[in-house]
Parts: sequence; C-alpha cells; structure tokens
Amino acid sequence: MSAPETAAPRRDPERRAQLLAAADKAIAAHGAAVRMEDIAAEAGVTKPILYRHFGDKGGLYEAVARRAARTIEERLEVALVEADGPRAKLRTTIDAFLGAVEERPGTYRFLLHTAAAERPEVSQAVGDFTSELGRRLAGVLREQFARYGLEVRHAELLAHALIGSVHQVSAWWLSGRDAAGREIERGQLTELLVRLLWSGLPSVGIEEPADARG
Amino acid sequence: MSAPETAAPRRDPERRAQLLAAADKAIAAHGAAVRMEDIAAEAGVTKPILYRHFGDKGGLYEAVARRAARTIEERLEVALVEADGPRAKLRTTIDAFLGAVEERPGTYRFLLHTAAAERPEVSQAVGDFTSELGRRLAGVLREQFARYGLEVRHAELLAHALIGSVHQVSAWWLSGRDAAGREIERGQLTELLVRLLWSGLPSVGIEEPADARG
DNA sequence: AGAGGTTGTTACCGCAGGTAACGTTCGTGG
DNA sequence: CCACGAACGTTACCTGCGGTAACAACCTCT
Repeated sequence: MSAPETAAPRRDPERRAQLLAAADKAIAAHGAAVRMEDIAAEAGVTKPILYRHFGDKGGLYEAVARRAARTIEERLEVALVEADGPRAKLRTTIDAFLGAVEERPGTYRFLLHTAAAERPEVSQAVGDFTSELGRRLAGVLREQFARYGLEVRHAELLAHALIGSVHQVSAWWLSGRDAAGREIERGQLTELLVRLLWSGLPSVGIEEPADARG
Repeated sequence: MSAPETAAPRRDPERRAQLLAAADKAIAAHGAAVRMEDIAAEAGVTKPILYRHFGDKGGLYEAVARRAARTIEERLEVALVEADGPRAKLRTTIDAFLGAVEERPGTYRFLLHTAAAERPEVSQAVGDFTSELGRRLAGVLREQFARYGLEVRHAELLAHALIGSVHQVSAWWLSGRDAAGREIERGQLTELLVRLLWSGLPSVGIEEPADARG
C-alpha cells in the first residue's frame, strides 16, 4: 500500500496536469514552432520544471498525445455502447475522432502532422494511440469477421488502413477547405468516410437504399 | 531557348542528382537521426555544398521526397495504361506505391513518418506528392463518378482517404510484422487494400465471385 | 591573361534542447 | 522550535546542429 510508485509520475500529478494543459495551449497557439521556453512561459514557470516532469521534449509531446487520446477514448466509451451494429460503431468511432479534431484544431494539427514525426517517442505515442483506436476498431471488425467466419488475422491491417484514412482526411480538413475553396462540415465528412470504408468506392455519393442507414 | 532557367536548379543538375543519391543513401542508413553533416560525408563533401544546392534542410528533404515521388509516378506511367477499368487502376496504383516502399524501405520509412512533419516545407512536398497521387486517383475515380453522374467534388476528399490508408499501412508494414510476428507479403497487402477500398469492410476476406477479379 | 562561374574548404554564429547548482517554501518529527 | 526531506522554483551554463561568411582552387571562354 504505502510502497511508492517507482513508475512514471514521481511528481505531483495535479501539477503535471496543469503543466500539460499549458503545454496544450501553447502548442495550439505556436504550432509546429513551439519551443520548450514557450510552453514554460505559458505555464508561468521556467524550463527545468518541464524537464523534471516530462524528462525531455519527446516525453512532453508524448504526454500531450496521450492526453488527446484519452479524450477521444472517453468520447468513445459512452458512444460505442449506444451504437447498434458494426456499421454504426464504425460511424461513431469516426465521428468521435472528427469531433475531437474539430474541438481542438490546433492540438490535432500538431499531433497529426508535426509531432508524430519529430521524435521517435512521439511517433511511438501516437502509434500507441493509433493502435489503441485500431484495437477498438478491430473489435468492431471482429463482430463482422466472426459472422463471415473470417480470420482475425487481418483485423490489425485493416485497422491501420481505417485510421490512416481518417488521419489523412483530418489533416486535409484542418487545412481548411477543398480545392474549390469550399469548407466541408463534419457530418458530411463522416458520412463520406463511412460510406467509403463500409461500402467501397463505387458506392460513394450514390444515394443509399433504405436498409443501409445508421 | 538560351534563356537560363531562373527557377529552382541554378546549379549543375547532374551534380545535384549525385548529391541527392548520397542523401537518399545516408537517410536510409541513419534514419530519423540524419544530420546534414552525415549526408555531406556520404557525398564526400562538406555542408556548405549541400546548402548551396538545396537551400536548407527542408529543401533537401523536399528534393528527396520529389525524387521518390517521381519514381512512383514513372512506375504508374507505364502501369496505368495497361490496367483495364477503375478497379484495376486502383490496384495498380496501390501496388506501384507498395512496390516502391518495398524497394527502398529506409527512404520511405523516413518520408512517411519522419520527414513529413519535421519541416513545413517537407510536409508541403510530401503533401504535393500526396496530392499528385491523389489527382491521379481522382482521375480514376472520375471515370467511375461520371458513370454514376456524381459530382467530382468528393474526389479530392476520397483521394486523401485512399492515400492515408495506403500510407498508414505502409508505415505499419515497414515496422516489419503483425502482432503475431508474421511477415506479410506485398501481394496480399495490395489485395486486401483493394478489397477494402473498392468493396468495403464487410467484403474483406470473403472469397470474391468470379466477376470481381483483376 | 583574367573575369565569371562552379566546386570546394575552414571557421565561425545563433538558437533551442538539456543540465548543474543553487534557493525557497512547506510539512513532519525529535 | 529547529532541522530535515521533498516538493517547487530560478539563474547560468554547456552542447550539438542548422546555417553562413570568407576565402581558395579550377575550368572555360573571350
């Protein structure tokens, strides 16, 4: 009981949370060009504090990524049980992700196409996040797979494919508008992605028969 | 005719090509940790040479990305005309990409999840590459779209979705093996991606009827 | 021969990541 | 009441790498 955690959080977790929030804010504000000093300034402290809590830059980014992942997971937690059937669950998952992106564009712009590559650890963190989402989707898929007597073997691959498409589309979405200058709204995005992924390319844009709703 | 190009390549293009080749080699060898000095050493020169030819680190990465993009485009140039019908063209495009990845894993590991984010310019370059592939795919899609009287409006979004899935799966593939430790071969990967993207999730893994081959 | 252009070098600058060493405040127990 | 440990915090510094200035050799063309 009284044995101290030798694991990660050797410091006050509440303080850590505050610092993380400041980091998130600074990242959203400065984008890819954030310096550790900017983040420290946003938190009202100096650099060594950050290093004590997060080890190094990669560690901080990793923490930010995990925080974002948690947010999405919490959304999913409640939404997934309500969704009825694999297609609805796919839709819910995609919408949860796009919702998070819409809510904190700065953070996700950073995570999706800046932080992921800058440091291996971050890539790892985002990868873990990706895999976590993937595992959930794989769970959804398994329902479907089992129905057709399919090996679960392909679930992992497919999960990556799904997530890749959602990530890329999100990044594109965050850049603001399509080639014609139109903005696209989230609902439409979700709808198109679900159709593509569930029914395949030829079906996209075709009005669906009544049995395919939801 | 004799008017000099005021555009990008103000230096000897042959030398530039040699330097690019060395950069590619050094990148494949050192991975994300490449320093400009490593690349210079690989080319047998010192840093300022690189800076004269490519401006800065981002410019070099951009050049490497464009070079890789060219390779894929050349593959596609010949392969696309032979492919008969949109599904076959989709397959060809995916296979061309995976083929390039298989041939130069180091380069693509770098481009897909390191360089893309490190610098905005690189992101731009990879984005251009992405968009270029996307435009091709959009062309493929348009065939199909036209057949169904669809707006071309969604082509761009879909192209990003397709490319995202292929990128992500490639990155996963480059990490070597699936969770069970099995290696997956390229042909199988292509097949699964095509099925997913053309026919949708429920169809994946199900033996297809005879009319769907190719 | 010498002017312009290209290839190359050495030696340096600046900035951001990361660290060492040193305070300060707070709670606990002799 | 004082001492001591454990947080939080700071200033001042080191280092590595991206990037540049300044200078040298060579080749070619007039």
